[in-house]
Amino acid sequence: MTKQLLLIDGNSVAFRAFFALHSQLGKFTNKNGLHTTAIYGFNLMLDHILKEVHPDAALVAFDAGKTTFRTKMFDDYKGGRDKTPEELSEQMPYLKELIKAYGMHSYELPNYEADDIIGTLAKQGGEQGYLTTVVTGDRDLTQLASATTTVSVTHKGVTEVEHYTPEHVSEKLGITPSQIIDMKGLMGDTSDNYPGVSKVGEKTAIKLIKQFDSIENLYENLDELKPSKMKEHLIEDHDKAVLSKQLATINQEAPIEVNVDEIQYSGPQTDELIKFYQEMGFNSFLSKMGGAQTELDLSDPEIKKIKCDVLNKDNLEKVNTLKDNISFYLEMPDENYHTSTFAGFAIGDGSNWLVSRDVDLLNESPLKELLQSQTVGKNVFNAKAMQVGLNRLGIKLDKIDFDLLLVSYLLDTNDNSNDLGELAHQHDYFDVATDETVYGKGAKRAIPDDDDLFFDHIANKARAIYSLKEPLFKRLEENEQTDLYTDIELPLSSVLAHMEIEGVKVNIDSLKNMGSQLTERLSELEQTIYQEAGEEFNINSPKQLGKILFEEMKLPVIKKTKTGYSTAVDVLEKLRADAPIVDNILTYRQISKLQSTYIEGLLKVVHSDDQKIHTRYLQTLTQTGRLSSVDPNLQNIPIRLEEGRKIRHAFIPSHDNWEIFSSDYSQIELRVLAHVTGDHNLQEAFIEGQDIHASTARRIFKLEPDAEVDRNMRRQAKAVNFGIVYGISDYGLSQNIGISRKQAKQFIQTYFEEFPGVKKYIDDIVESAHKRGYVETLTHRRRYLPDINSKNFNQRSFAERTAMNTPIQGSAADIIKIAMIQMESALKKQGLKAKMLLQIHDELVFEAPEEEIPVLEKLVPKVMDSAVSLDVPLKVESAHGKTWYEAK
DNA sequence: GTATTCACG
DNA sequence: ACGTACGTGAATACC
Repeated sequence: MTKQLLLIDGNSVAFRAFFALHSQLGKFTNKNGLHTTAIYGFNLMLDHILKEVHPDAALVAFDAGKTTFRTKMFDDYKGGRDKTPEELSEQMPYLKELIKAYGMHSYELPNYEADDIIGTLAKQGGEQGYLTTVVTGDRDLTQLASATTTVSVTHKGVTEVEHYTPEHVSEKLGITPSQIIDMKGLMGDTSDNYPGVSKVGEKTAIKLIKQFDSIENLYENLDELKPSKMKEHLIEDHDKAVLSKQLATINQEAPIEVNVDEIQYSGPQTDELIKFYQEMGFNSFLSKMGGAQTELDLSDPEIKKIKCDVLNKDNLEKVNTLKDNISFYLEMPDENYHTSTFAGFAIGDGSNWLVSRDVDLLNESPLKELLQSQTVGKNVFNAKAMQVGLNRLGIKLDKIDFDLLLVSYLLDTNDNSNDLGELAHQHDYFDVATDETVYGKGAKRAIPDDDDLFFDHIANKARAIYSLKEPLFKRLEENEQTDLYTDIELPLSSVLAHMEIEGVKVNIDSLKNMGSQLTERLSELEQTIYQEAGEEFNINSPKQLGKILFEEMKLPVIKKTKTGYSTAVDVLEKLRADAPIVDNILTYRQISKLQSTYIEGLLKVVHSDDQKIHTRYLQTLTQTGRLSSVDPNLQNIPIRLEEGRKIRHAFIPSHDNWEIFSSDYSQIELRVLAHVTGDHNLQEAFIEGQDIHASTARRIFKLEPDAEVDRNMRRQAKAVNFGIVYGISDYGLSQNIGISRKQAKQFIQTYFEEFPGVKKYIDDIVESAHKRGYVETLTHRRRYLPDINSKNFNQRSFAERTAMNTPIQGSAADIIKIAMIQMESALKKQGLKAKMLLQIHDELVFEAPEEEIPVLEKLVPKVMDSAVSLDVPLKVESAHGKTWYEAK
């Protein structure tokens, strides 16, 4: 066997690991508050690489300090770099401990960089018959690739590596490893801050090196190049090119004081490693070590056996032995808990677990009393589902303490699975399986007949809820999110449960009437379109439609999708003038959307027993804290176009002589923006009660404070206001209002001059997101942004826009949630019959007896206004009528 | 299951 | 030069 040498670029890998896990920075700390992202990531990388390479010798090289022989050659080498974040540098001493526990040597050498140590050792190794693997995050080290050296460059995170052999280098770049320094010499390096030849980037550099082999040869044969700007730059920057090549060249003759014989590797020192993991709080690595002894066991770790008793009518007194702090789980196999069957339940207190398939037992004493008790705390998974499910059995679940689903969502909106098992695993709790492994998936999914299997699974679920309560509550506290959970999300789950259970009444006949009218119009339009096209085709198929429009009728192609021509509205709008068929297609689309989604879709979900629609609000889905609505979605019922708006005629009160009453926040997101930015001018506009879009128009068009604003200016200003909330880009704004990018850029610049507070806020929030990896709303709702430090421009830009938008959209969501909770208790306190039915992001819809309408007109706006106190007033507008349509 | 389109805030 | 507006859900076609 050939001997193996492993050389790791310590700084570079630690840096990569740090930024790869940057979005998790808040979550990766040990008990002393030390950040552990880089250490954790480095450990992942080590484990990964040691699976591939079994080294006989290993060393991790570090940079010794800022000054090296390169800074002597060029003062500004690596100048202008941001200081290493404190959160990373504090990890370095511990990283070296980890390396030591792994049984590896660390080494650094004054005046030299880690690269040079690695280069020198790789060369030595090669001479002594070693095969060398270099691990780094820096692609420049690929110059070391050779017959005996492979350079593994970490890719996305730290465990994905790309192996550079000489063949791979030439495949990727078209040049040999030794020519990389020539390439770097010509193109320079912005991160190391050396210049190269101006206007020469990677592409040009490679072209030149392919032609001339090296910088030296290039300059000897410059005559071969035709006169060009590039040639002038080459002549002009000759010295820079030569210097940059020197800087890029790794020194393989560094005066290191170690040699390969002294860095022999014989595996990790288990005891020290365990101690280290304990200190760092790396439980997952610890548990892996336990498994490492029995290496052959690749199956799922055995779930710790649970002992549970099966309940029946005759042994219900067992429930009396349960103590406070109860975990309860009701299994509803269908997603829709309004209609799902009940498969069984589990209940327990941490030591005793009781299970049954017979949910009627829940209505028996003492189980029912326990569930309805206002003093015995219950822990669940999905409080809202439990409340709705139990309500169907005639039980009012009370005193919920802990909701595993809700708390997990608040801790990290990114991993919001609806499966208890999956979620538990994410929290490093493994004594419960996922539903998929026990119930199967797709058509095969079913509750098992085998009692042992089923009872164990649901008892495990109840136990998982119990076990995760303390650690997750602790993390809420660390994130300052306890109030958000206790005062907002948990009470809200009950409010939402009540709204869902109440449901909204639908006039089925009215829907059906509209449906038949639409059917008629559709068939007329269909005939016209077929005539205009000269053939029959499926108008709903973008593929077939594209063929007709762009191939047969030869209309100009405006936009393409991945799979063919785009036929989206904005494209068709532009083709309107070219052919009458386009207009008809647009109308057809609009009508058929109404027909299929709203008429047929809604009719499908009306409950036959009460002629009502019971939507489900998803409380743990969105990344911003908003709700979403499914089965059906009642948050996107048409309103903008009159034809669609008519659908709202079908939403009616559930009693005679009642009305629909609706209140919405006016401009809530812009008001939140004014509050969080503290921008004086924006705040002033709201405090003075101005038309905000007109006011913005006066500022960005530099009009007098009392000047008239024409419709077009107001429209453009409105788009700018929206743009600011969305995390503006000149391109997005230009597309939205059909102006050039340059004009859009000018608008944005003027906006920022006029609203400097907004500008500062945006800069600050983006910077803070880069640093902390997450952003927060008014109530400390948190959203992690894993891509905020991505190298990919698109991903990073998207994350930056999200960083601006989420605190705004999310705080608005916080506010209406608070209002909803206060609203429900206000209705109750005042003894009103009015019911809150729907929430549409900034709007609340109620039904109420006619005589209560005057009360609501005062009460609802009052509660909504005063939900929070901001530096600008909130404004609420109300309307009411016989149907939702008339409540406008 | 993925892509496209379109309804809402 | 890159190539984007923020957050959702449902219907349909097509693989």
